[in-house]
Amino acid sequence: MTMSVPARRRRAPTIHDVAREAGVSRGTVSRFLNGGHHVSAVSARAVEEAIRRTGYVVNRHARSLITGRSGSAAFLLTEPQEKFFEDPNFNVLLRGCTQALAAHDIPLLLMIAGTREEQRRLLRYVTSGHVDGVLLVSSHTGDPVAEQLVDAGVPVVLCGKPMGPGRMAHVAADDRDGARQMVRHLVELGRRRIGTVTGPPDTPGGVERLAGYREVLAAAGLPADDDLVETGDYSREGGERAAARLLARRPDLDALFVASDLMARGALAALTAAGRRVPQDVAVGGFDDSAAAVASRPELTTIRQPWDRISQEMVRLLLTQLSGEDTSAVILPTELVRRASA
Amino acid sequence: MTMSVPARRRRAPTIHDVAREAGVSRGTVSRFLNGGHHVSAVSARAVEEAIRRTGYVVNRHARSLITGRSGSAAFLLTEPQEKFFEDPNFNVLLRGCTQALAAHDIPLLLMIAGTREEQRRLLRYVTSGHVDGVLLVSSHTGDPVAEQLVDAGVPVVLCGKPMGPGRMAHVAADDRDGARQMVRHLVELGRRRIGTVTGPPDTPGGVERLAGYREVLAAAGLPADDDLVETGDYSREGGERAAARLLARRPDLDALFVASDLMARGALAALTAAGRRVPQDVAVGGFDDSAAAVASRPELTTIRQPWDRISQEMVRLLLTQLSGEDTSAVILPTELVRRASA
DNA sequence: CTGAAAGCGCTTACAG
DNA sequence: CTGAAAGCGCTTACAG
Repeated sequence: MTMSVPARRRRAPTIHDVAREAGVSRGTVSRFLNGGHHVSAVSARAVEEAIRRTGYVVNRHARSLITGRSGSAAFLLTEPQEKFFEDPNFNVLLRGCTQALAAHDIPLLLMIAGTREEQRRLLRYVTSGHVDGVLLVSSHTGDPVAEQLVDAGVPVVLCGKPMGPGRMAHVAADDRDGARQMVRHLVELGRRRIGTVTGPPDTPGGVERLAGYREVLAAAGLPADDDLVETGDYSREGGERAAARLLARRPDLDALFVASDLMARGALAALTAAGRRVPQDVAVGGFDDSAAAVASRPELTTIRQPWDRISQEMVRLLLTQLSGEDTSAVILPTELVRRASA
Repeated sequence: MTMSVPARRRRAPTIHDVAREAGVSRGTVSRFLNGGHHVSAVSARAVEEAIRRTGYVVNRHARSLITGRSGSAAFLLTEPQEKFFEDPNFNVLLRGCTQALAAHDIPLLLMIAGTREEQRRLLRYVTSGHVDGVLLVSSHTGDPVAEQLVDAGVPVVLCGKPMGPGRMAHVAADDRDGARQMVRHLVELGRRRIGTVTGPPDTPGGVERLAGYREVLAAAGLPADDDLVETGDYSREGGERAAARLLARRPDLDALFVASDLMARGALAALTAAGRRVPQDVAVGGFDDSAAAVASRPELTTIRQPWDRISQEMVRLLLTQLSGEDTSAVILPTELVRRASA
């Protein structure tokens, strides 16, 4: 079936071949390649032709050696791989970042470094110049990797608010206000005994969403007893267990604010198992507006995180840093999405 | 909190600095770096010291420019991202390959190219030398990307048997024999009306596992009517729908061989919804022995794919190709794992 | 075992 | 606008 011998790469054409073919100098070819400034229309056309005829592709190693740039960026996850696979938000974020960078012709490498050993390798890899910058995603912050990268002079943009000291470039949704919107909605529904399943206390989402919940209850003059609060781990199972504990302690609950859609699905299972109807007996609000929200039965009322804009802003901040400027932070608004569960 | 000004990268130390510091030539330093052959113990020690003192790290762009090697490999997925996230097998495979390559100090880049546009970019990226070889995963074969990479002279190893013509290096589990083992098991359980949910007909698993099923039924003298066969798409939902159709058509089914664990979980849901008990009324066998198998209720009897060995072999074949040798294929045995569902 | 030298393919001031 | 030239940091025969 194979018609021709596969074209084993012989000597690949270089800029020199193109120059000879086009009848110009290598300098001119290079200038054409790098934006075409100071190249006459005639030369440009000749070079263009020559590139096509020779099948020339730039040797990125040679280019990188001079420019000190690799021309690519990393999407780094400093969590165990499972996390990544389970959470639908990562999916959306990764796709968004890939597309935003593609518009600048910068490929995005996905790197996962959950273990210490992987993180050591990663650091070596990045600092040895394979990548110009890093988009870092990890829910648990105070992440040592972030610090180490920044210390090594690598441009880094975080997804989510950093919890440690020091200012790091980051993009995040307004967690606290999102929580406020949701709990306010539950209150307006007439609910009075509103529990919450939070994220881990060492994550910004865990802290901020709980704070927003408390603010609204206080403002509404509703009880915010500690036994209305349970901690989850952003996993579906964790949400189910947390909701079950809550329900055992407070069978009189009439609403539940769950700090992620995935956990909310778990909570739904716990409620169903306990014979509660949603939303009639217990109204349930999630957070994220991820794929999990619409896959759920009933569909989840939730808080939309603007993932598209988050990824766009992350890329923008990274590019800014690459061009040598200092960057700061961007906080994006969240929005209540009403569906069936509350 | 920050004690010192972050060490902004000034001029990084080069091999030249190390040579001067160690009192040897750059050639000697380079030889030390590349295996230490033809370097006296004394020189070696001096270089070692100098490297530590200067904090030297090799500039990989310069090295790559000469060797023509990037020193890294890609784990490429030519499917929509969702696929990747849903299927627990990918997770295991990715981790296995990463570790096997790490032992050779080769970082693995995860690249996802589901759309045509992404595949174009990818091809440019890989052929421009960013990566020395590709581990390619895609269930639907006859994948044009694989052919294109091979044509461009890029070392490629496939996971799974290629369906197209031409010989491509690949590693796969023995799908057909796995199916035989499972169906034989169902027959030995005394089941006589055994249905199957297959994978897509354009995937090797879809074809081979169905073939194994048919072989055993024929050998056992059992009916293998077409109405006992439904096609799934390897997703949980697909499995659920397929099983429901099967059940509607053949309410007398007493066993079901489902070509993936994920689909088997869907099938379980369909059976439960139809009021069937598993395994009493209908015995269910899966395929993969993925995380889904033990997460399921009841736990799935299934066919174990040796993912660890598969990833090890994929890496071995890739390294072989990188060293210039031709490679062929490796087929690994599968194994029946008995749990509760059959 | 080791140094001097050539060269990998490209970019970028520097003169014109 | 354009060419000649220097140089990025490394590896690798080639002589010794």
